[in-house]
Amino acid sequence: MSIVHEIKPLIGEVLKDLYAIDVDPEQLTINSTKPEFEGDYTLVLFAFVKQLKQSPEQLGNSIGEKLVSDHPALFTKYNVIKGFLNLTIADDYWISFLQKNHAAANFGSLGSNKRKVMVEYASPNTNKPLHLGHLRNIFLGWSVAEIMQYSGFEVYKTCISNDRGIHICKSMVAWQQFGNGATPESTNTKGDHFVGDYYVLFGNEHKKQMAELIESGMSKEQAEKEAPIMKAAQQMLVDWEAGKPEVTALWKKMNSWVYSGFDITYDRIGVGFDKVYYESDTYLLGKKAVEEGLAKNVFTKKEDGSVWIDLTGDGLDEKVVQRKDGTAVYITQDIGLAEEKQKEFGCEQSIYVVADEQNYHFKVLKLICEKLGVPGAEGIYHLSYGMVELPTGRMKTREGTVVDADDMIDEMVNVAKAKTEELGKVKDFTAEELKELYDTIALGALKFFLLRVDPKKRMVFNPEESIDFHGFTGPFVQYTHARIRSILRKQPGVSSHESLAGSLLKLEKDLIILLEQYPVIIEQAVTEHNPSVIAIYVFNLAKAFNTFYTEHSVLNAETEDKKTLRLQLSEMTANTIASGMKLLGIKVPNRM
RNA sequence: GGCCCCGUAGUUCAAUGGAUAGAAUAGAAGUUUCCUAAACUUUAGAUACAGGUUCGAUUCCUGUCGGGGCUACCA
Repeated sequence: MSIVHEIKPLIGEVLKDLYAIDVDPEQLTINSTKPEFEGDYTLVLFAFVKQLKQSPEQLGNSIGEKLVSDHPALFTKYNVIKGFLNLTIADDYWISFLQKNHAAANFGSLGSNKRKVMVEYASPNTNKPLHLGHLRNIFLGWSVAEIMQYSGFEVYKTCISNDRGIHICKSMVAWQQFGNGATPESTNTKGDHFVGDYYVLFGNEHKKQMAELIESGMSKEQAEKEAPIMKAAQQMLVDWEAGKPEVTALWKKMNSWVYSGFDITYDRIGVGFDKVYYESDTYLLGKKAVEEGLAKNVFTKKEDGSVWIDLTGDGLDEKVVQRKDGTAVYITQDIGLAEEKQKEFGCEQSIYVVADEQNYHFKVLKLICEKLGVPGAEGIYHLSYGMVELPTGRMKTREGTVVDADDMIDEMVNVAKAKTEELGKVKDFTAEELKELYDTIALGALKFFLLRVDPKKRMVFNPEESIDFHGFTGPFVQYTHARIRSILRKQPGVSSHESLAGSLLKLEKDLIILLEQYPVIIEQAVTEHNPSVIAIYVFNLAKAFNTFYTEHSVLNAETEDKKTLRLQLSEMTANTIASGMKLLGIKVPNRM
């Protein structure tokens, strides 16, 4: 149990003994003591001042006094400044904490809680390669899944592949018309990029044809629809839905190219899924939901045959759930898929990692599922994240400002390579070891960069500045880890040591206090579905270690006891950094 | 038009209603006979604006200004 959780009930008891009031211990405010004051943790007293009609100073002194006398093994000192009671925790407490946990394999993890959750992320369209926005999505989804798993949840990672629809037909038509039978192999192009090129080609050709039609007097809206290449795409969609063999074959072929490309990228960034759903399999699932909804009078049918739900009573709009031609709209597919997932996995929570532009969509989806009585509807959770923008604004395919995922990774690897060679610290590495190291550093930088910001907030990606490996970055944390491992390699067998006593220096204690907070940080990350708190934490931990390391020698410590203590401190710091980084999906090297 | 989100150092990000608003980076000045200087130390620099609630507001409420998103029988 964390020290803060331990302290709270003790304060509750003291309040009861002294003032005969019952306070919910969880309502107490306990913060880390600011560095400029003496103490480790601080109780904020203002909350009781009014109720107890005492000055904060009186209150603080009475509570502090009693805490120290009742629990001398835990509290050694207190002081009261304004409305704050600063408590100093006994060094022995910290030392025994360190001894107990310095070599713990899974510090901060919890045993199974028998609760099942599903995390859906990535969910790309199969008509173009992945870009930076997908990376934020994927890293977030992966990390949230890892964090929940570490906290005892049974987690299923899923992905819905948006593999059908008009956008897919566009690249198919373009390939048919301009491809001349080219393949990824014949052009030596990664499959997803290959198909993406035809999607772009479609757009260019479409624009050209539109211009011609507008030239001949057609309105823009009409030209958009009437352009021959667009009509071809529409026709292809109809043919696809009718199951026309040559269209199906082309679709399968081009999608398989895309998947082989995606697989390379997924593999490279070290992610995967337990289950992939395909829209081509699920897009008809909504039909049943529509029938159900009509039967339950949740939906209503209009004269033209379209089906609607009226959400104005919930402050939202009227929404179409089925077109007049009987085809399902996007949201209806999602209802069907939600039912399908529930049937297959029965998770109590279903997390959708989807950008915040779909906030409204998910609000509606959840509401409709609840109204329909879809099992697990309450467990639908939209993990809404902000878009990644460039300094110039939003990334736009049309303007060619989209940052491609593969290019981005390549560039990071190049920087990692150049920097590593420049520093020349791993000259004895084999080519294979070097390659792995460059990937580890490059992906560490990229993942950390995208995960260190609160998911809810949109973030700006500056290509020049973001490649930095200094400061609040993945490589900084990785480097700290490598340095610690270097120390530990020189002094193996830290673990078995008799009990230590003595007092802690400030920088030693600062580190232990931080280490002790790791489980609380994970807990916060779980409840908030927010990996950034872990990124911030491991950064602070690494920084604290570097400060300590500069000031005090581990291997040449003043005494043997100090050496042991610092080795344990080093070991636990390295372990905790490695653990936290793993929860972010980031590897840490032993040397760099 | 309606609904939702966001305005914090030059820049990118922090801050369960709590102490003198923290980091990183860019700027200035330093640190290496000693465990990896991808490090460390010092320094300067910010809550868009105006009200309100509160013992206390970056945080909650109202308004103004600025930015973004949603509001399709698209996905």
